[in-house]
Amino acid sequence: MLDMRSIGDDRTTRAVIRDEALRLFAAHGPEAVTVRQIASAAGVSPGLVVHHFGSKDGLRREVDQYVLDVFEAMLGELTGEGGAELFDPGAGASSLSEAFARHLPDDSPLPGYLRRLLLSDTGAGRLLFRQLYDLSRATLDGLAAAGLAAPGRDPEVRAALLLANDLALFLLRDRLAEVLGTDPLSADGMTRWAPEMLSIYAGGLNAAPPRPQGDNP
Amino acid sequence: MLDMRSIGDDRTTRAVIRDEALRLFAAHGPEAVTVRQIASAAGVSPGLVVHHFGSKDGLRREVDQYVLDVFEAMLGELTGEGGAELFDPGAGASSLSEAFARHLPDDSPLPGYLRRLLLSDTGAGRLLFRQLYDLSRATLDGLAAAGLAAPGRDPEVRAALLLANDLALFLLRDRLAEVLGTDPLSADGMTRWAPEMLSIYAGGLNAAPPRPQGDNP
DNA sequence: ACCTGGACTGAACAATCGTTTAGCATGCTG
DNA sequence: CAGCATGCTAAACGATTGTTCAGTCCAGGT
Repeated sequence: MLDMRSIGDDRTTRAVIRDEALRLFAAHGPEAVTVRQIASAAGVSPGLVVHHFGSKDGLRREVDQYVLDVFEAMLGELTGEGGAELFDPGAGASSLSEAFARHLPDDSPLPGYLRRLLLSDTGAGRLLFRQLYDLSRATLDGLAAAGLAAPGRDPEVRAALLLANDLALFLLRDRLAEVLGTDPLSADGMTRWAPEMLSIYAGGLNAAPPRPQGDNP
Repeated sequence: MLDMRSIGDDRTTRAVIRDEALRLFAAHGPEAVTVRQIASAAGVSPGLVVHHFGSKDGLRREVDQYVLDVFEAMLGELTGEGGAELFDPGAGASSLSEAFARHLPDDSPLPGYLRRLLLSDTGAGRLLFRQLYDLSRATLDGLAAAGLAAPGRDPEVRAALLLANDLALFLLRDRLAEVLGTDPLSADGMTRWAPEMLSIYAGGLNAAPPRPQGDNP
């Protein structure tokens, strides 16, 4: 059989379809994307999409699961590094969003897809948020045990609040980039964003700004 | 002509169609809602929808504008009250989201529509976010002038951050309600949420929790 | 009383949707 | 070599989409 795929691409045709669907779903939403668009983007016939995934909804469910798997793998890698990175507000990674964005190429459709998933009112979205919430609670516990943060009067709410603040950066990324002129999840954006966030978390809105390197006290 | 509308409803048929479209768009997204569904919900024929609004997209644009107008009116009312409510973190309204939710009935489709609008990558969404950002900057200026908050090292970013945190409550409302067991925008939810938020803004993550009424110091 | 114009319907339009089917080519297995 | 499963396409299916059209109804102006 002649290989339909261009040389240097070792993905199966099935994987190509899934990846193109992922990209299109992330960009326009699953409901706005047609089977024919996916097939065309993958360079195959519409019938083959259904042949491989049963139906458009079957494809959507498989893409959901795929994204969840990739995300879980990244999460495991992150917490597996000793977890120190997530526990220390002074470390390089100051937020889940940043750590996540930093582990992905700039043009990855995954952030967009995750954004949709988180707000989509589906089982996959609920599961994802629940996992993130559990991680947020564990992180807050870790910070509290290390004396780096108080658990607050209502730790459940505090963990949810920290998670929501973190995800806001993720969900509103495009809008924030518009008004700030910088993508807050890029390397440049983070050097602006992180200090402000850490300053508030360290001492609230009235705290004196942390001195830049070499500043006077 | 016999009045098509049920007694006690003084809206024009055109307004009924717009309202039903608003409700359905907010619930399922404009792309997932058909003209026939809107017409059926409004108790009219599909042709009449097009007759009044030119096209489905014309209807969507008009609903966008309508929501923007309603929102702007509420915003004007809010800042018109002297603005004190928004400037004082200790006052009743501790966030834009809360003030907004409190001015609407519980079953209002407006929050859902605004959520979609903010993330929709349309002109209306961009305009809305820009207005909110301007308000956030003005509020931060006011707080700084009153000595209630420092403008931070990068006031633009700080205002964006405060806005994003505020909107996160709005965007993730359903997800937060799931994990917390309480709608964070309800009256009950706010009594849990606001103190945590204010505590962080007042003194950071390490601050001692503000004493509840009658507590020992 | 006549006319005009707008609200409104029911039926139909072409286009596009997700999906099905028949069939071709290929590679593996007995 | 025959047989069969698999990857895949081209064409067509019925359903549904947004939209159009012809025509009915009724209020208001002259």
